[in-house]
Amino acid sequence: MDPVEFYKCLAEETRLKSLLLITLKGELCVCDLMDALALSQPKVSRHLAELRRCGLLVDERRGKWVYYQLSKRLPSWADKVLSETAAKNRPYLKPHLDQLSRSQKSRACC
Amino acid sequence: MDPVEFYKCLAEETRLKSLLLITLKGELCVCDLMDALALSQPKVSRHLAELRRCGLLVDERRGKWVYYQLSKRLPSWADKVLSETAAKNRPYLKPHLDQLSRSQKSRACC
DNA sequence: TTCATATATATGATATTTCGTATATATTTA
DNA sequence: TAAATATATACGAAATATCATATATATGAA
Repeated sequence: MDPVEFYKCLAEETRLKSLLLITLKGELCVCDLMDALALSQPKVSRHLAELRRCGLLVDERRGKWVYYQLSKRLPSWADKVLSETAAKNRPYLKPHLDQLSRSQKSRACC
Repeated sequence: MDPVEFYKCLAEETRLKSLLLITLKGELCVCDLMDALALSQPKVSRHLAELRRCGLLVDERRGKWVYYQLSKRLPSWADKVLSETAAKNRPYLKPHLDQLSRSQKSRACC
């Protein structure tokens, strides 16, 4: 994993927040992230696709939904960067985690 | 320190390598980085100025030279990200560290 | 099948970043 | 003070990233 390529992936709000929420939650589907971040479907999908292409995320279709997780092949330093950033920036993520809980609860699916 | 702004600073090769070399060495002047990275003076200077504006680096003039260090006001998570990345990517930095030693030795100044 | 839902991608417009070059500023030395 | 060295900045051009919108694909249900 080239360090510059890795950090380019984190250098955009939608991608960074998606990565951090997935780091904390283990896995999330596209609609989870649309709700949590209040963004359009193509926007979320486009950025997740880029993270997949770069090798940070892997996707897995289950029924109609596609779930994203951190790739198991991430180097340990990259993993640490993500966990440390997520752990130490809770206020930055809190509104999205709150919204995520709300919308996961009120949805039948996912 | 906004996480996205922080990662934008790391998302470019000149800036990332400069930050990592400074993390390992404590401080470096502009001409150190020009030599270590084999880049033009305005290019190095421009990127260092951006890192200063964003609060990642502080500068200190000593005679004709300007030395850059990591800011003491960096949040601890950001510090950890830089040290972990520098420590675990030695092959990425090695040619530049080698060149740095060579040019620091052969230079009278700095 | 046909419809509805979830997700992915293509496209062109816009915004942002990066760069080389020229030039300005600051410091030391002669 | 003038010249030399180290660094900073201004500026327009070129490259890159991001976006909204439209459309395509995949799945399950009716």
